[in-house]
Amino acid sequence: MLDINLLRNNSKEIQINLQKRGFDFDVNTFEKLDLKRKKLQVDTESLQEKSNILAKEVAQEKNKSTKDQKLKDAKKVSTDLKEIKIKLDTALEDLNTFLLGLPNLLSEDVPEGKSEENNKIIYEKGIIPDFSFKIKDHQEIGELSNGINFEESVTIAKSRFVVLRKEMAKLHRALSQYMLDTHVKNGYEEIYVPYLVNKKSLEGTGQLPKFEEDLFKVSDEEMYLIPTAEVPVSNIYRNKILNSEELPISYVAHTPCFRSEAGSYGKDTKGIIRQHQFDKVELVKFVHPEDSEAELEKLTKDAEGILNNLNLPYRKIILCSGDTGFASSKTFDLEVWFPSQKTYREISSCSNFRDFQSRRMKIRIKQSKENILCHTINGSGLAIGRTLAAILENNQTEQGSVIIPDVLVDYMGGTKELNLSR
RNA sequence: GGAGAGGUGGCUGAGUGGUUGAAAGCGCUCCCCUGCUAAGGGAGUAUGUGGUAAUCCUGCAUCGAGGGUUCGAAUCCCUCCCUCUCCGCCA
Repeated sequence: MLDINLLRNNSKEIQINLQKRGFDFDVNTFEKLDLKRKKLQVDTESLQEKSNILAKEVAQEKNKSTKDQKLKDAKKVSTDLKEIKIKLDTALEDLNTFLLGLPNLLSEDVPEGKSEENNKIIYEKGIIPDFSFKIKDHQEIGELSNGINFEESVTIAKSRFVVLRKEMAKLHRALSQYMLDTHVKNGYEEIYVPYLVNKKSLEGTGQLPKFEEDLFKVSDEEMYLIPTAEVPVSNIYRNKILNSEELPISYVAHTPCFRSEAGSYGKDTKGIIRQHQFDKVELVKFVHPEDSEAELEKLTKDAEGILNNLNLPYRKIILCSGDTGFASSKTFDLEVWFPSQKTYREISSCSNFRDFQSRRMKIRIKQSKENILCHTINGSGLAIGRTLAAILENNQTEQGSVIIPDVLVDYMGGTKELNLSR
């Protein structure tokens, strides 16, 4: 959510900023809604004041006939108040709905562009493997030893789910353990959170009310499966006031993520790149506004560290205005090389939300004069399934084996190479 | 799931219809005093949102959440959520 005072006083600049996303901020509608709200609010409150005064006078009045008169007046005011309150509630709700639909303002340094084609590469790292044999994609490699199985998952659930077996299940586990351990060493606190969340939490981080179709809802309960750990972890401090000495607060959580992937029919149908359920290790920070830019760089570096240590070739990009997510002011994506696709694919998305989420969640920092909103930052460190797939593809050998990255060998019980021929 | 008891400010805790946004204590901040320390005295100390561009000033709201009764609700009624105790069930 954006600062309403900014909307009132700098509507033109906001319109220009949001235009870069391709979002049309309708100043006229906003001003109408706000004006309506203002009139009703002022009227309601002055009527309420009148009612409060009368109520006190009724209590103190000794004279019977004046008391009766005041009681009569008070009753009238009370009835009027009820009516106008209903109108005010509607006006407030309309305004709020409008505000919740506005995306975050973009940082100055976000490059302009319409779609992902205009994202800017910051740098590429690692060596793209040069295979002298016909390579397999990760699904084919996984199926060599029935380590990745899609038939069973369809039986159990439906498409876009997967069953991992034996060494693949173990590698999957090893990755999450390794990532968690590494981030904890880098100063993040490990945290375990609910995988089902309420509406308010999703509204807090920005998934609701706009993107309900991307979520899995648990019927009967007003609960949703989390699309990312960002939701439960960020909402830990909803409605809380933090002390500035305890900042920055850094958390790392490993959770499954559930996404309906509405509108992505036909995309990435092969392999485990796009699933309804996938695991992710997520980094979340609560920081002082002054530090958020630097903290985003740090968090991105921490995510990159995993790719470096796994020796996976990747690149860092900054998303252009049209591709930056609804709640984000600036996003770096880390993309890992997929030899079978001869392209880089997103494996981490690191964003600075500035005060957009904390305004929705009401997360403040205690200050001597006036409390201020904190800034939130998060990013994947990393998506487990895609990391697994990238290792399989980049580390495959002609013999049909996969070399385990050094840092994972201990986590794999000493195994240095997966021999997958049956 | 059944029976009972509760949810009040940073914390403890009073308050069962009318200057109670809320006593008291603790904590915290500032000041005074005491040559250090300990103790003592005084003042202050919630959040949100309006009227304002803003200090000041001031209105309104908030005693788990949402409704209702009433001129007036922390206090009465209803629904929901949560916590605790006992029983049942379960990993």
